[in-house]
Amino acid sequence: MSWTGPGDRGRRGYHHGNLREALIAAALDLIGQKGAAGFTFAEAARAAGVSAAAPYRHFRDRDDLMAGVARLGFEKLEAALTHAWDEGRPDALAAFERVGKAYLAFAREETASYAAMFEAGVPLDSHPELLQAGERAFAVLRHASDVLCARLPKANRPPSLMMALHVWSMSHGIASLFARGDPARRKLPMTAEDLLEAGVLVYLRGLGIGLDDGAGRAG
Amino acid sequence: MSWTGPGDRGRRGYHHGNLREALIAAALDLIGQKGAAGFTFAEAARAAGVSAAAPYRHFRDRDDLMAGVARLGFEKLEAALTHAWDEGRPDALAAFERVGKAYLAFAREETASYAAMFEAGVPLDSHPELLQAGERAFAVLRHASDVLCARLPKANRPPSLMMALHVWSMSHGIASLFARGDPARRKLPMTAEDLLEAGVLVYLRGLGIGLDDGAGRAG
DNA sequence: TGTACATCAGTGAACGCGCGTTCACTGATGTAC
DNA sequence: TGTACATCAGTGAACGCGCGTTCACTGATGTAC
Repeated sequence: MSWTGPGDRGRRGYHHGNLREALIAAALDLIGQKGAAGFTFAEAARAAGVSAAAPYRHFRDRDDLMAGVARLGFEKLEAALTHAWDEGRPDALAAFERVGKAYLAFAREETASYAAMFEAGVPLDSHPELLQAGERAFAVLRHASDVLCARLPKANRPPSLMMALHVWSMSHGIASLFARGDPARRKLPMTAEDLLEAGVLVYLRGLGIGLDDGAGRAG
Repeated sequence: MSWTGPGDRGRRGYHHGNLREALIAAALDLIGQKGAAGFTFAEAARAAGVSAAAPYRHFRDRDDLMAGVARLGFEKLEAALTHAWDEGRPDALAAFERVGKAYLAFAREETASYAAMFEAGVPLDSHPELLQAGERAFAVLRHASDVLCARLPKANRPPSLMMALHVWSMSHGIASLFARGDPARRKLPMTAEDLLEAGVLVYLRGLGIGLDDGAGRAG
């Protein structure tokens, strides 16, 4: 990895080359070590091997850098969920469960990104591009819900937006409370993944989407 | 309210009287204004009308004060949930839904407490009394789940701990994503309360607990 | 009831530190001709 | 191909500021006798 250092073509001396990316990577690293509260603009600059004034060429202030970190996080999350969904293969239900697990895996492995995205308190109204990145990630889940719902008879088909919101909420709740890497989390008598899988299955059964009704396995 | 000022018997000059509580209240106030990251030990002291050295008589450091704030928050949450449950009156299902709404109301109204409890990153292993306070609050939900489960026939009775964890996770997820007062939250096409109520009803139906099976309304 | 004393909970001055931010500057890069 | 120049992305010194923390201290309180 050369993110925090010079680019592939080597440090070019005076000009860093890709300082913006390096600062984001440095911030991510610091957040991972000390939490979202415990990183400073100056420290990120130092970690990127650059003077304290340099970041101002790329970010308005600390919040702006945090927003950059969060945005990248949403993009990574979107990619992870898309990959997990895998166009609904081999069947919609299995793929749906995989999406949930990918969410937990992201929270566990990309702790720093996750903190920047959900706990750093970046105001969404002053960073609209961040909101949009979040919505693109949500859209993956939304689409998966659509596919699952579409297989139910029209009469008792639930609104797929609601379903997506419920599943996102449960996933996010479990991730926040139990699946984080840091010591502020609670212990569970089971894995977070099992808890989520069971919860989603119960929820889907409540909607009328079960293992045996042909809706899931028909794909 | 005289929390941030002198006690009921008036400021006694040299001795504050209840500085510990005043510092917690001041911290709560500052967190409410600037978020969990944006308050300092010194500022809390100033807000409590006391020198910067005084807090050290009551708290080891900033984290210790934050833990005090969070602990008080869990105690308030426990009280709110207990009040909402109201011993399962008039029936368990209605009371259960009320508990969920009380959780959201708490997140919305006690934004500062909520942030200290869940987003400040206080390490639970160095503050066991905080963990315990959290567990006492959870126990209310746990008990409510017990009561609901007990009304199902033994054969298909779900584990009430699992049920409580699922409902807590969904409540917390919705609260974190949508029901907070600050501008970092997303907009919803419905109220957070409606979203949670619908989600819990679907979930309970998935467990076999419905409006019409006599389990809820039998109380 | 009065006095002496231990303890407690504050003061306020002092310190070093690192942060955020500005500023004139300068080295590197790209391009027009 | 060479030169002049505009632009870009850095430097590094400087500044004021507020924070965390320590220290000897002192005013208030409670209590033993």
